[in-house]
Amino acid sequence: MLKSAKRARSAEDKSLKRDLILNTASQLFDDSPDTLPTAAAIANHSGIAKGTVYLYFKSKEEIFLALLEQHYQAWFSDIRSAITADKPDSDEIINALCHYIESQPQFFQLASLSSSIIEQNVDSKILLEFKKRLVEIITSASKDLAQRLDLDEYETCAQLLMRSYAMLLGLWQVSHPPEKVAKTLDNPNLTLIQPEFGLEARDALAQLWHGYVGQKGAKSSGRFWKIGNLFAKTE
Amino acid sequence: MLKSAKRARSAEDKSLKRDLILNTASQLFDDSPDTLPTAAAIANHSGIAKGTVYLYFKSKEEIFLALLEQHYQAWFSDIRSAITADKPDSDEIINALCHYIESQPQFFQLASLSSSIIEQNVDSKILLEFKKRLVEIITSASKDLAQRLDLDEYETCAQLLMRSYAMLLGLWQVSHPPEKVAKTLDNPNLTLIQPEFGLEARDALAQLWHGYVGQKGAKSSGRFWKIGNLFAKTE
Amino acid sequence: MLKSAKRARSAEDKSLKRDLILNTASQLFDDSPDTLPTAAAIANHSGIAKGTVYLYFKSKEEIFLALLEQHYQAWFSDIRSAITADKPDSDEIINALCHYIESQPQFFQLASLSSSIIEQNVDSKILLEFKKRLVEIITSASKDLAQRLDLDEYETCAQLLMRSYAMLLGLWQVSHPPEKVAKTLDNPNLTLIQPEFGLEARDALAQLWHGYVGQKGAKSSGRFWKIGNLFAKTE
Amino acid sequence: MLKSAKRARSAEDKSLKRDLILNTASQLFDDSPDTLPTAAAIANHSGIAKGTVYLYFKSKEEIFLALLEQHYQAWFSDIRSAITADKPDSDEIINALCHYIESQPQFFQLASLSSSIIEQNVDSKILLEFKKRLVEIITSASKDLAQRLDLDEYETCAQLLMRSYAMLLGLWQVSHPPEKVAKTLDNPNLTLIQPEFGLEARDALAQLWHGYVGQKGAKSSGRFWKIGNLFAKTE
DNA sequence: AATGAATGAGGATTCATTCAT
DNA sequence: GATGAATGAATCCTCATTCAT
Repeated sequence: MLKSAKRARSAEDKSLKRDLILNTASQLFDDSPDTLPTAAAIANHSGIAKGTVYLYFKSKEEIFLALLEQHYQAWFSDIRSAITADKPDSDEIINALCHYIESQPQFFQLASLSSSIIEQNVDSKILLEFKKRLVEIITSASKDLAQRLDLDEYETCAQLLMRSYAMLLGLWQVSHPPEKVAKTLDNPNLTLIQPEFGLEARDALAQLWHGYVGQKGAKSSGRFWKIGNLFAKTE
Repeated sequence: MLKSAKRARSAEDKSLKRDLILNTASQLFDDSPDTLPTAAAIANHSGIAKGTVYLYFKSKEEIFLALLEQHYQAWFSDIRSAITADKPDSDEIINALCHYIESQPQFFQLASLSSSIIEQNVDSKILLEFKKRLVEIITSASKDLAQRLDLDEYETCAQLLMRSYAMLLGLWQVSHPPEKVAKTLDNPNLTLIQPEFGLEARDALAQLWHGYVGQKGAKSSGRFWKIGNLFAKTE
Repeated sequence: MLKSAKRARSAEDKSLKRDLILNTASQLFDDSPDTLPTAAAIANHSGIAKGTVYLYFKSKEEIFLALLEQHYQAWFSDIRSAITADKPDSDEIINALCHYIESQPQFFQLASLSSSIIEQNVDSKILLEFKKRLVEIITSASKDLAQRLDLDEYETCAQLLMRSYAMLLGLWQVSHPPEKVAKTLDNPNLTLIQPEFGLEARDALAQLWHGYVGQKGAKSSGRFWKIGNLFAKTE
Repeated sequence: MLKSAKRARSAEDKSLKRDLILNTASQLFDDSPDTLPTAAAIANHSGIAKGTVYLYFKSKEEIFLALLEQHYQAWFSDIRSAITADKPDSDEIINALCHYIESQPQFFQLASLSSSIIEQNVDSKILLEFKKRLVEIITSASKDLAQRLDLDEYETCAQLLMRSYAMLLGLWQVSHPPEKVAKTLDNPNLTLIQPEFGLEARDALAQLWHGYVGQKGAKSSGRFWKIGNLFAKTE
């Protein structure tokens, strides 16, 4: 419960306070990842008044949309790093795709609530802007990938990334039941429908990307495509 | 708002009332697919009392879990039909995978609420049983598929199906924003992150399955694998 | 804080519980007549749960609309008694008009909040029904009056009653400042704009009714119209 | 949304800014006449800061009390003009009483909120001063009227004016339901309790004034009292 | 004088579920 | 079996006002 005594007059101060709210919301959500924390809790744990929260965000859900966007940005940053690394291969990119999600479980926890809860309560205008920014990020990463693969058009790369995201999101939801029932379901018979996310994700992505290259042809260097190997490992 | 005054004495009567509740819940959910209808609404529109609903289901969410299970069963029934058809090929199976989802949008609408809302409020024991039955269904379908592909082990087929499900679930969520914002987001710039589900799903699955065969080798007859063609069409 | 243990199954029981809520609301409003009591307070002091209040009334304001209607009914009941009394004269009717308001200050306290607060938050349909019933009550009283005055048409009587109501409502608001400032304003210089309601009301009504008879002619017996005398008294 | 950056150094500047606030408040209230606009809205639309509003008015309601006072002043100015006109008669005065109210619906919209909302939140001292000034205005007008009627004492004239005000205020509230329900109530059966204000007001005032002259005798010239005629017209 | 960030009290209503009848 | 009256937890956001800058 931090106490930020002075008022945020400057743009920088404001940005700091905004971050304070975001950080508090992030922590509280981590504490109980199945529901969004209440506005009151966020205010209290931030050491500010409830009303103040609404000076920085128009609704509670907007806070978590902002949090989600931070994750998207960080995620794609990692992805682009992997793509534009010195001599990347598909394994490394797939690894980048999975690693951030694993190390920041909050990301997909939020993403899973996104369509059912968060987007419901966010102003359409805000949401539209959010999605436009998302498109840009994805487009940029896709272009990087296209360049790496020596492709003229980036559209199929964008598709590949979106499908990878969809696959990961689906796998996450399949493999992460609500915490309160997680124990009960920790049943060996259920590994099929409740796989260990990290392994399954890598393997599934490898398969998907393998399909991509199979269809797109061998235009790109064989050195890039290591996805077959990865698949082999888990077999 | 039906009025069924008589009591459900026999087992059949009970089953009928249970179905009545399920059907009512189904209709109401179709009417506003972004939230589960209230218990009161379900009771009213069924022509029964609120308390009666709880004689047949322990919680509201259990109703929708049952509904969801019906969908899973119907879906896998279709899938198995496609697999065990006279001379199936991958396109037909992929088509089966997609067709039911498209014709019964309620299915994935529910599935999307499953982890975030439904499973949260269902008794662990019930949920466990539900999931076990699910495993069986998937296993059976997987075995069918393995047999069709002339494989000794069905596990990778089960994985393939699960991954297909995950992919479809992710794509559904990506391509179906909450109704109230759907119009605002009907923006050509957003097609990347809001693709037309039917096309994208078929294409993505083809890719995934292509990857599968690529990795698993050509043990199965070449006639089965038409997925390359399908991909080619949309290219 | 009454405790009504059993459930209201019968219509009579329900009516009793409804009355309980109304009575509690009435008392609480008397305690602080400048604002409507909260729904929580009404529930607590009734010894019932908040939700129960909403089983009997769709909104808080509806409670007070019901209370207001009771007053209208009682008021017009008194008025009609005065009109149809053995040998009524105008003074007695005017007295009836004023007496109830004086003895039940809550009536006009509510009436004064009616247009600004209560009607704002009541469902249009409910409000319409309420007003229709009001029209009927007024019409009936008007017909009584017309009969007493030996008039063929009751419309001008209805008008007279409505104008009497309007006058009384206006005078009430003028003479009853919010409690918290009543003391400060208890100033001899302000008697003009803050007259003693009872006296002023009788006098003003006498004047209005005097104008009525002056315009409508002497069709009715001179014995009825004593309003001149009344006026003379306060002069 | 004007932008007046400079400070209000001189008394004139201050007065100008006060007027700016009043005008903005007036416009905003016209836009949604059932509730007082928020302090934030007034500030924004005035192009000044919220805090600045409170340099000129101690509370939001004080703004509207000031607005109301302006209306009272303008109204009585019109009334006195009518009274002191060359050869006024009662019809003309009654017309003056009604005309301003009709052309400035904001006046009585505010007056109707006065006792229930505005006076509640105004400092007692301010309110007292306000009311004293009101008394003076009314007194002056009353004296004008007494003079015109050749009466020695103005008190009964003051009473007549106050009663006229009360009647008009009551009629206004009766005939002006909250906007959001106005349509629903636009029902021919309700004309009795929802008369057209302008017609009803003139007629009712004529009746009241008729009663006045009936009681006060014919001291004043017959030429003044045309109210009988007016009534006849609408009969 | 002016600003505008911060405050925090304040309140109606919904709805899943239970249990007395 | 059926009912439906009763429960009461749960929570967001607005907005008048203040006061540090």
